[in-house]
Amino acid sequence: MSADTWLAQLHENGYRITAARRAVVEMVAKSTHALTPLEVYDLGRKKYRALGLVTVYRTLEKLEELHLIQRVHQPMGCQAFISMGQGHQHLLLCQNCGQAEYFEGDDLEALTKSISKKTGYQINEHWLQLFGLCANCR
Amino acid sequence: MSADTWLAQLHENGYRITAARRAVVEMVAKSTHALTPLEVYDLGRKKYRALGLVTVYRTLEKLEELHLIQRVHQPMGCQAFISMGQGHQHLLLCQNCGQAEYFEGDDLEALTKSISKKTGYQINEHWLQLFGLCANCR
DNA sequence: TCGGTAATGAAAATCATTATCAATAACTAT
DNA sequence: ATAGTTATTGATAATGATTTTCATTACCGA
Repeated sequence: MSADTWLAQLHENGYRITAARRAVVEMVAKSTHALTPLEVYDLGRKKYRALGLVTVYRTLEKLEELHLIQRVHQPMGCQAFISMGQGHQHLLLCQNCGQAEYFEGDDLEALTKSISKKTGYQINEHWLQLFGLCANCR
Repeated sequence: MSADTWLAQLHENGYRITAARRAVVEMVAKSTHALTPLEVYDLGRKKYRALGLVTVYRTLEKLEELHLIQRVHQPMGCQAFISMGQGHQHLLLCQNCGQAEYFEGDDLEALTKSISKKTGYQINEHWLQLFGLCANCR
């Protein structure tokens, strides 16, 4: 997913393309790490000096709305965002460098069926996230 | 896990047993929902009028330290805590009423092996959480 | 090019959490 | 049981992150 695709998505949904949004989108789209609003702000200002932190918050909000990014939950905090994966994918995070990667292929069908029977719950969704050390850090 | 067990754990670890801690521990230990600090505060004040919010934060911190409670991550926020499950267990949450339940029996061995081979990551930990509707709410 | 209006950034407001501190009360040693 | 040490308390203030407000700017369709 390139920054241009995201900008096109914003435009299609009636949002205007501005220098501020370009800066935010570009930085988040190309990052392999989850970024906090403040990190996006710092990075974004390298592209567009006048960028305001408030605009970062507002732009991230819109990107999340359009499912272009997602919030990443980690032991140390849940304020960071990362580019959304394609289809049904889950995150694999490096505990050392923060590098993030998507994976797919989890089959929890059997598990959810069994849990559903045991508990009486109708299971609608699951969150799965792996933590470890990336090839470089291990 | 009863409130008394938790108080005993606190005592064993050199912490004093106070009326404030009794109130917090009792409320969190018996709750079937994840509770935010503010919710614990409101509930706790029914037991112990003079309870302060700051003490709630401090007590929750200690309970987390001793692995008696854990932070619960949800789409709407990650400030809530719930009694810890026994051994390797995961949470199942009702999207309607917030009821929480533990389950076990997830076997991700095959998945993590395959992901590890594919990505080069050394996988150390996983987070799994199910969302749905409990028997009452479905 | 122009004009309506969405978007902006600065500043202020809000909300959750943490630090400070003097007063209190739990526990240990007597 | 008592006294003394010191962890704990609650009120208040400080902090930090996020949201709201608002006058100004600039995007983009006509």
